Amino acid sequence: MSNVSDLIERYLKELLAASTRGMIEIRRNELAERFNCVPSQINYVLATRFTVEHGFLVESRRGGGGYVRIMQLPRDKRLDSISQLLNLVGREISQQRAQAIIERLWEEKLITDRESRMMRAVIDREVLRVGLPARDQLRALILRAMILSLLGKKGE
Amino acid sequence: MSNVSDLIERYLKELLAASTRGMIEIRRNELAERFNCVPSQINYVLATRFTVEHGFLVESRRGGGGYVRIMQLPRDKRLDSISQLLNLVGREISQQRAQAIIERLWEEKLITDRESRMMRAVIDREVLRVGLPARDQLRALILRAMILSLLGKKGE
DNA sequence: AAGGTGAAAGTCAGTCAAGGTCAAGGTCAG
DNA sequence: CTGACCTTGACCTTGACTGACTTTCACCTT
Repeated sequence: MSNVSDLIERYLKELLAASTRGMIEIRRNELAERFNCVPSQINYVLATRFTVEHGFLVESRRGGGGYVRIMQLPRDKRLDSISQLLNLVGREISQQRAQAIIERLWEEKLITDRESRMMRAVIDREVLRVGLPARDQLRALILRAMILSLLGKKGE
Repeated sequence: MSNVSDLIERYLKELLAASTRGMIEIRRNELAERFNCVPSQINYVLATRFTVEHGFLVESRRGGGGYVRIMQLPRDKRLDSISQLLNLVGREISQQRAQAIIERLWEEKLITDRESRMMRAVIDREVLRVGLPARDQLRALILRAMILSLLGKKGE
């Protein structure tokens, strides 16, 4: 765990944890300077680790006095949260996005460690051995079914 | 007993024995270099001697800063039971037989209620929407992956 | 106002550094 | 001689990181 992206991620999450309203504002160039990296690496970190699937919202503004604002989405009550996640799944979903959703379920304590491991195992492309347009659709069906099962309901 | 694969195997097992947590991390290329072999030979060794049946779990990551992590699974009777079930799954499996296996996992207290519900949800033919020879094979892959995931570690 | 200027942030395709796969061929005990 | 096991390398996928180029905006200047 020693690449720059991970360090930046950790730093931002610490800032967020320390902030009262779950919202921080940074300047991209400053951050880049602090970590001795190019500014666009900040974008990379934001794009890969602070997505909606992960439970974050990122806004920004260019031009003089620009900024990047990162908000942590409120982890609200179970059902809302679950149906929200269900929406994110859609009719097809990539492995990456599925992983992010599972991670979020875990972070919100909606699933256990073991359950998260099981879910991640199932949505793996090595397991879902079918061609590509079909695989993402299949993954969506499966993820959806697993999430629904958390509600104690039968498939869609 | 002096082919390269055996040497690599012995070396890795020594490392594992020396490690405190029964877990080591290596870099594939480095290892290959140390033994003057092509990197893919490492994969061969891992695939043939560090399987779940042998009591190991291997994880890895690609890309810059990648690694291969080898974990030794604690050897208890749960594992025997699990790998036995794993055998029952085979290369393809019907929904009925899959359900029976899940039930057995539950009866043996190897999975929780929720986990069992999740597993049953996923192996449902309504979820696995593909034609019939393929569906049973897919179900086998999925069930297998889920059962295997039960062996994982807490840490991450 | 209109328009220029410079300071932000955004984009995206590309490079590099891993590890993964597979099929073809080699070796060796029986 | 043969089947099981070993070894190899060409090709693939993934993930981190980079930089040239683009877009946007506050603030001047005329």
